[in-house]
Amino acid sequence: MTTKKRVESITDMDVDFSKWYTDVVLKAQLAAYSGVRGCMYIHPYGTALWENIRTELDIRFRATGHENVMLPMFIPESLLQKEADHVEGFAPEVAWVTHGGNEKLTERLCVRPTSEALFCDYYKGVIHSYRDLPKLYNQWCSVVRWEKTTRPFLRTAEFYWQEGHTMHETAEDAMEETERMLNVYAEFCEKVLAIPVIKGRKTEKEKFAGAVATYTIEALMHDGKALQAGTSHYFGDGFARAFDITFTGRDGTIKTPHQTSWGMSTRIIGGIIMTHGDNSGLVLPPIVAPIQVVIIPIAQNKPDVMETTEKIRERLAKICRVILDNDDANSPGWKFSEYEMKGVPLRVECGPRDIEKGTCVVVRRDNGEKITVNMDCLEEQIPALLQAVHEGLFLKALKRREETTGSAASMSEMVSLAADIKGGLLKAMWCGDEACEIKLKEEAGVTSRCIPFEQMPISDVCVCCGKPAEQMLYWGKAY
RNA sequence: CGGGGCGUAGCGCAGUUUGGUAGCGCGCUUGGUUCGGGACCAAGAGGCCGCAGGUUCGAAUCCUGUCGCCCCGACCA
Repeated sequence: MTTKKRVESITDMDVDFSKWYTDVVLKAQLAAYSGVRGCMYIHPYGTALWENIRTELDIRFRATGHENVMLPMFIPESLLQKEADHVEGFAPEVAWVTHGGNEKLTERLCVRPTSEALFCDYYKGVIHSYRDLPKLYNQWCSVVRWEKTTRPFLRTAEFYWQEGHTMHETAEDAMEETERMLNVYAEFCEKVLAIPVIKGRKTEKEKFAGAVATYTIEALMHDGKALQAGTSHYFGDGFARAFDITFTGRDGTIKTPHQTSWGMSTRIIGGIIMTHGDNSGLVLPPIVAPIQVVIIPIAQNKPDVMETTEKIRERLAKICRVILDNDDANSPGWKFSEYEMKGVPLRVECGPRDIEKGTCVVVRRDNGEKITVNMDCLEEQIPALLQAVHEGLFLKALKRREETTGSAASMSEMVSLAADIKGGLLKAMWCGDEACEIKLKEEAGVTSRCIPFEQMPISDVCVCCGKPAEQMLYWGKAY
């Protein structure tokens, strides 16, 4: 008598969403905890996912005229302090380097939490004339923020990202850039990651430290919380003045350039997990999935099965990222679960029965559908099915967001709707007064997510104070 | 920063109340049989019980200190 082997399972997301999330990160082999609090070891699979995201974004950055640069990871304290709001916003979560070897530094160095100060210092030296503008630079790097509470990908002490920093001749140009990059992010999320997003502006309270205006794309997660998936900031000339950056204009007078910055981080991986994942694990959008198709041979002791699956692999390798798992240490059933956990969009099964009929079985990760495909049609069918998975994921996520978005006309309605943890986003009118924003946080536990570009007024008075209101905001609980 | 939980084999845990020299499951290695939803048999390797002190003939177990991790809050662009 033997005890049945216990399946290594993932906590059900309805039982404990946080545990589910952590299980997926660890068991899908994305990342592991390191010995340093809040810092991760990112496995090859997680790294490959980030690299694919990075490649897709980089293509879009270059297509809009941007160039990559690399700036130092250390910021002298005096440099960080040049812009008051900025330093005030970041000081509490900065890591400091105080020694070089055994010697104490004369000025301590901040490990970059973001690189506005460095870019400004850099731009000061390279911008002299209107002919030098615009400067459209981007940097891929990691930054450090000493967060008190950390979670893999969502909030880590060290995280990887890109930060675009641009300088423009006029405020209009800079505003245009801010919007352009927000649109790049939104298009990327929807077309590449299959994550529907809401574009809008942050309130004064929620905006970036030092910015004139912060724009955001907000996505809804499986547990009803919102995630800021990307941001784009308009700085005006505040930083440029603080750092004394000037150029000679077309009319020969000294002018100050206008600036933007925009970023997307490994946090988006958390967004992918919480948008598409299910109780069997990760579900990856096909365009960035490190493995798009896994081929699993059935009955590996049969030479014709091994030959056929290898031939399928060779054919598919020309059109997608494919692997053949012919490791005979694991059963087919084990492999099914394994690759479901890792979120591989398509699985191709091929065994003796298929070979007899000249077919194979393709299984979709997004909905579990099994499709019998003629062996000769793989080159047409696989790309079409990858596309179908992408669309399926996007529509499912969009439907869920629409079904869980509510609107509140009164404070009591706001409180009761917000109390439902699965409630998703809430639409409500706002007068523009920060006091109302604070009150909504205190009484309903929600923060303003964004002032959407697409306005749909639901009344003409503020949900909180009852005074006239023109703006409709999305409210919710946020990551 | 407040509340809670946990550090024993790679992972998950038992053993701690009542001190006696470490065990289970999974995984791993080797050989064989299997293979259409986490297969099975056999043999094997693997641990200064988080760290530092103390009590004791003897400490995973008792005492003191310390470090770290996880969860929930608060905080956070």
